[in-house]
Amino acid sequence: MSWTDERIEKLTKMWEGGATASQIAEELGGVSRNAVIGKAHRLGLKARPSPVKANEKPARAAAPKKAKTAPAEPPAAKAAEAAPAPAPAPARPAAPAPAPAPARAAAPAAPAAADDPKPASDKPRIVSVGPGGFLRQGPGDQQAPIPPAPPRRLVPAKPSPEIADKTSLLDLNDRVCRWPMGHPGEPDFHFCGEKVNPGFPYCVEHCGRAYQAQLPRGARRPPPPLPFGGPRVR
DNA sequence: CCCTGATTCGC
DNA sequence: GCGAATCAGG
Repeated sequence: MSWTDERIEKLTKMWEGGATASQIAEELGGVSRNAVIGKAHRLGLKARPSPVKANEKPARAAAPKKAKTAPAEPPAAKAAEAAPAPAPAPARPAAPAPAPAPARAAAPAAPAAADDPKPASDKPRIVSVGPGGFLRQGPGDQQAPIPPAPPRRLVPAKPSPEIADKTSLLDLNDRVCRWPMGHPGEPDFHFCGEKVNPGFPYCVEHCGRAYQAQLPRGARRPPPPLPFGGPRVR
């Protein structure tokens, strides 16, 4: 796959919209997560809360990497160039937060917004945890511009718009929900595609459909005979 | 383990 | 320019 203008545009929008590299890669198809990250950096759009970047080290924070073909330079050279380095190190560049749109939201009762000069690390706060581990956010924490462009016109995409963005048989892997949506043979048949509930072939929601609680002994119906041909559809 | 993004470096 | 391999933090 090559980086066409369309693909680059999609990458850019999704990246800026906060989608993860994996999501972008999956959406684009034909590219790996690494490819997306590499491309994103080459495009110059980076800066994103990185799990590994929190640390503030002046230089190669570690991992000089192995020089496969050539042995690493002698440390002496490093020392030499390191010494004269002034390294101004101003206390705080004051990095003004990107300050996303003023958020027209009047945000009444915005909790704890008053006294804390450092309001949240721009990461949505978790308010509670739902069954299966999905995370609920506070109403005020919704990042509005995540998928900023549903009003898409012009749909020259090869797959029919009906099944665009749907998880097809080829998209199935160990990480996405295999719950069928619709019926095979139908034009828009696809799979759920949500992230699976770890350890199951389905997402949390569809695990609920697939694995139902047993009724008490007395209330149980005698199991219907399963002659042959496998389980029938519901 | 899973996930994340960052970086390097051979191609 | 590209992206696999690798690293490192959560």
